[in-house]
Amino acid sequence: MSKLKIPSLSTWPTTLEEATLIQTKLRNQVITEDRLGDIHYVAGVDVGFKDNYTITQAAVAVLSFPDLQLVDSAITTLPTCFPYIPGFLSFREIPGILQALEKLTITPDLIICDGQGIAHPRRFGIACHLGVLIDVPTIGVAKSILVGKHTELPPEKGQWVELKDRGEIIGAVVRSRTNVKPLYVSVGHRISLATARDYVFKCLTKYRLPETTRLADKLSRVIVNNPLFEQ
DNA sequence: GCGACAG
DNA sequence: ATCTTGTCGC
Repeated sequence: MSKLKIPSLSTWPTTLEEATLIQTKLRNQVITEDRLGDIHYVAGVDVGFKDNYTITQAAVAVLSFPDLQLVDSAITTLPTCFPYIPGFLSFREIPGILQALEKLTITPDLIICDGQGIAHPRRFGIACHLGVLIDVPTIGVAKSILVGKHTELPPEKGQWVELKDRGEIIGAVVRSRTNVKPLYVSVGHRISLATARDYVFKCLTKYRLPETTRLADKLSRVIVNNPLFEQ
């Protein structure tokens, strides 16, 4: 087993009121400065759904860094416990992600999440929530915007511009491939925006998405039985 | 009140 | 997120 300390979710919100309280309380624990050590393993996490969204399948892919080779992975299945509501994605996806992380053998030094970090209406997207819960550096990499605006982004791979909201720089709009829709990178926990951007670029190969999320996404779609004795 | 709205 | 085949372009 890995050295990750996975908290028990005996209590999980049911209403938006409870969820909002949790977000506004935990947002103060987010660290937006670099508090990471050497990065040897980077993980990607993602979730998919089955049976008309009633079943959540979460997956984690751990890659060696910087060579980006798959060295560990985990898939888990569980009942979906929260609806998708913009601004509250973490309450739908984190239970499964934690369950998948528990099954890892290798401890990731950095986790890249599918969704926003600080680039959130209350500055507490899924990457922040996961990072604070397990106290691991996290980065949010989303495929579309939740909040914020930005100037035009040049079409060449490597270009980026700031994502701003209410006078704050909340993330970076990144061109991960020439002539392809950009990625929205934001701080999750224990990392600065510049460093987060840096790691996202280092995790890119020839596709729009970082290898971490590509592999996690692939695993979240794998068809598996759900033998209870394995979870 | 009218849109916008991660996955 | 998910439903879905071939097809256009680098």
